[in-house]
Order: sequence, then structure tokens, then C-alpha cells
Amino acid sequence: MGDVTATLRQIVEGALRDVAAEKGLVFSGLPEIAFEKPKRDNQGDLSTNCAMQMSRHFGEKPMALAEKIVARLSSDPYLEKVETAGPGFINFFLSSRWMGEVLADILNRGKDYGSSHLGGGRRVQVEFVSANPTGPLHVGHGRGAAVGDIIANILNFSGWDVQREYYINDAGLQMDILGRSTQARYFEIAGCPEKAPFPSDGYKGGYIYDIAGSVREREGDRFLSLPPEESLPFFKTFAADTVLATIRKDLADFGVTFDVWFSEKSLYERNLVPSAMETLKNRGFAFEQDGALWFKSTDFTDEKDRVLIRSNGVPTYFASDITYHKEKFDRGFDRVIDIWGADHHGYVPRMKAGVESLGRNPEDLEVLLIQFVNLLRDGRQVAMSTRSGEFVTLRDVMDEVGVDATRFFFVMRRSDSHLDFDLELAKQTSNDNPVYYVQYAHARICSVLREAEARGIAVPAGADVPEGIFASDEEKKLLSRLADFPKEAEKASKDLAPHILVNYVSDLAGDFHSFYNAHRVLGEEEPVVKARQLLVKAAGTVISTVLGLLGVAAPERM
RNA sequence: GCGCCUGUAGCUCAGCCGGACAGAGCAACGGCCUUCUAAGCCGUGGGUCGCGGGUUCGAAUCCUGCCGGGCGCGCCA
Repeated sequence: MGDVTATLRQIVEGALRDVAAEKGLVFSGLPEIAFEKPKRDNQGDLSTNCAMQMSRHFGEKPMALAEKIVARLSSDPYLEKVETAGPGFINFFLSSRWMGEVLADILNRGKDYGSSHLGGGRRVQVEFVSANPTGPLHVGHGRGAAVGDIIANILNFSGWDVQREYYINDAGLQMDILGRSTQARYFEIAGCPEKAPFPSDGYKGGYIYDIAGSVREREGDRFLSLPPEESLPFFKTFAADTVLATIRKDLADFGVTFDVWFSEKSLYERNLVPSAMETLKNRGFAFEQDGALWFKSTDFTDEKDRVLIRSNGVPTYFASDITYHKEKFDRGFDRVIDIWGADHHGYVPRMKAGVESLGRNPEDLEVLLIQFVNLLRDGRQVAMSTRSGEFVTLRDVMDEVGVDATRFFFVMRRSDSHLDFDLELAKQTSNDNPVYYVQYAHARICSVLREAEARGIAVPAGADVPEGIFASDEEKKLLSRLADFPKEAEKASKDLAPHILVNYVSDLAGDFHSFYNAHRVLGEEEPVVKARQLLVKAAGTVISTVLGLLGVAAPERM
């Protein structure tokens, strides 16, 4: 059986129509009846507040309407009992028959349980990280990487055709500064810093020395005799390539890969920027003034017009970005998601205006803002400053605490709220650490199934269990949680919210641990052993699926 | 000054397209290992949901005004 709520919805709708018919009311379309899982155990497995929401239309008090609905509910083998409660809730207690069906559904669909066709195969692009190739990725980029990668996984799981893309800002002034910084360090190492002074806005990180050192290893001192301006192109290219290679390696080791690495420079090489500017002019959204080309962003929600091409002829970052987004949509995506650091939030209205000016619905571009990571060690803040080059890199963190914990921690909170990341906590292998809590549940499950096998008790091939075999609260709770998964996955997809999955899988692991401590799988009567083996296997399947979406390992042993 | 985000238990946070006595983890306290992994489980205590108004049968949730924290407002990227 697929969806319990869909079945319930039909039943309740039928009852509502009956009540309406008796009162001579006609509704063209009933609002969707919402079901939720009540907070307290004695409030049933599912409940609806529809009586309260529709009481006005029916001219009834919520509770009275609820009673009428309940009185007209058709009997259903999946329903054990139905109650009205509180201010007008209708609570549904599901029968044990339903539990067996959920179990069978999970076991039959395996890894696909919880996946959906929400996206209908439509194409979505997720662009994330996109850090300037001027230095190693820091923790903030890491959070964006984890969020973007997991969102891409979730969208894929819910039926979208997903492409992951990294936009390389390799065209602007920053590349020049990177080249000059490297060049200066090269001359400095060689003992003649005066020939190429370090730029005042240069990159001061130690990695620049490493790159300069590599240049000396490969090219020797041959640039010392050349005028700096002549060797600058080499330094620019070499430094950018080196940094980008490091970024790729860090991301790959972090479990993040991209389908496309898109170069900003390529926009210029293909001459796309001028043609995009032409498009804007033709559509009446760009105008010339004071020798510059301006975007008429005040036609949209922006507070002032913005420069596209400076009076010196150099395009702004904004011009590249409009061109880039035009190019994205030209590639045929139905939906484009950009994941940015929260410090760019002021740029969102402008970018949306840009998209709209190109004739595209601005809602086809969604911008997700990722708030900062506050790095702590034993509760104390770790000092960081990009300017001085002293920052904690993603590499540092994943080397210290491991990829699994790092990814998990990055998506534990809503993306739009600040994240406290305690390095010491993430490293602990104790119950303080939520990552291991979940992984441990999976390892325990594997252990039980292994032990069963060792004792010659194979996991039953089918998925059928006797009705009523799961009688305890712990079993029912676990099953009920497993039944929630498709809804939770859907919610995570619609909200683009990985933390929903983290919360879900933590709760699921908790339900499993409670079950495990209260009951034994092996050594009970045969039908119970078989049913519990299947239950445990199903729990393992779902935990493994969710951890897979999070890009976190599901270990068989710990 | 204008704009965006944010303020929930001692700490970190969920809940925020309005609903049943506001949830979880950690920390504190008390229990549970001869039995499938105690990296686990069970129990107890702990909250004026920043403050004041408003809308509603009903507000942590929506509106509004204050107060506190973060960020952004360039012919920078």
C-alpha cells in the first residue's frame, strides 16, 4: 500500500460530502484535508483538523462537525478506531493490518522506498560552492557544499533530473591579484622581493608560498630575469589552476562531485556577454548614461539602477552573472537553484530582476542563502579572518573530524540559521554525537541480522507477517516512523531542507534503539522472530537510504 | 538611515503555509549490561516561546511597534 493518508483522505472526504449533502450545501472543491501525526501517543496515529477548518462553511461548531463526520465514516479494514478530541480534532487509530502493509511496502521497494515522482523528470540545475579559485575552501564553503550536494540528492530522489554545477569566477580582477601575489612570493623566496612587491590587497595565506615554491621547482629561476609584467600571465594561470585543483580534490574527498565546472572566462571567450547585453537593450532594460551601461533594476524590486558595463569598458560581475543565468536557462532547465552565502542576500532581488528582464519567470530561479558557520572548540570560538589568511579550511575540518560527521553537522540546522560547529563534539564517539547515534543504529541492525544468519535463522524471503504480530508500543512506534518516511522525504524536497532528513533519521534511530532495548529479535517464538527480523531489516533499509541521501556512510560494524 | 535574517528549557536547536497541556539532544539527578554491539535504553526535574499591542473560536506560528544579535546596502567580487 502506498499512502495511508491518501486512503484516509478519500474516506474523510466522502463523509464530509455526506454531511454537506444532508445540509444542502454544495462545494465546488473541498480544500485539501490535512493529516498530521499527533504529538501524543493517545491521540492516535494520524489526525485531521478539517472539522475546525471547515466549521464556518458548515455553520457548525468544530466539535459538532467532527462528530458528524465520524458518524458517517465508512468502515475500513485499516482503521481500528476513530475519535474526536480536543477542540475538534479527529484522531485515527490504524489497525495492525496496516502495519503489515507498510512493512511489505518497504521491503518490496527497498532503496526506492520513499522516492517519488514529484519532479516528473523535469530538469533542475543546482549551482553551489562556486568559490573564487583564489584560495582553499573554508568551512563556510563546506556548509554550502554539503547543503547543495544533499539537496541535489533529495531532488533526484523525488523525481527531478538534476545537474550539479560549479561556477568558476576565473575572469575578474581577483585572478590578477592572485597572480601578482604568487609572483611576489616567488621573488621573495628567491631573495629579491623588491623586484615584485606584494600587492596591498594580495592574498596573504601560506598556500601562496606553496604555489610559488612549486613554480620554482618546475620553472627554476628563469622568471627572475624577466620583467614581472611578462611573467604575470604564467603566474595567474599557474596559481589559478593549482588552487582549482586543490578545490576539486577537497570536494571530491568530501564526497561532492559536479557534472559541470563552468568557467566565467568561457562566457567572454564565447562572446556571450555582449550578446546578453544586447538582449537587455532590445528588451528595454538597459540604457547608457555617463559612459556606462546601466541595468534598469528599478523597473523591478531593486532600489536603484545598477551598472553593467563600466565607463572604462570593463563589465561588472553583475553583467557576467546575468549572462551566466541566461546561458543556464538557454540550456533548457525548468528550474535553477543557486546556493549562496548569506552575505550575498542583498544581491538576490537584482539577480531575480535580471532573470525577469531576460523574459523568464523570476520564480524559476531560487536562491538559497546559507548562513555562517561558527566554528567552536570546546565551546570557544575559533578565530578566523580571511583577510589575514588565517582561516580554518574545509580540509582541516574533514581531516580532523571525518567526512561523515562534517557533512552531518553542516546540515543539522536549517540552512538559513547560523550554525555552531563544535570540533570536539563532532569528534566524540559518544552518545553526545548525533552522527554516531544514527550510524550505531544501523550497525546494530546489521549485527542482529548477522547473528541470525550465524545461528542459521535466515531472514524470511517474503514480506508477510501475521496480523497483530507487532503488539508492543515500541514496535508500533518504529513502524509508524518508517511509514512517515515518504512524507518527510517529500517535505525535504519541497522545502529544499536537508535538516528535515537529519531530524527524521535521528528520530528513527531513537525509535529503533528503544525497540532494541525493550525486545529481543532472536530467541523468541518463531513467528515473532521472523516478523522482527523483517521489521529490523526494514528499519535498516530506511536508515541506509537516508544516510545515503546525506552522503554519510551506513557502517555494518562499529 | 533603509533592507534581509534572527531572538523558544542552563546550552545547541526543531516546531513557525495558526490548532489539543510548547518538543528533542546535551548538561543535572536516579535507575538498566551472565542474553542479538551500553557509541544504547528507561525515569525525574527544568520554559512569561525577547517585550507590548492587534487579527482569530484558537497565536511560538499571521500583522504592527519597540528592544537585543547577525548580515547587506559600490562604475567591489
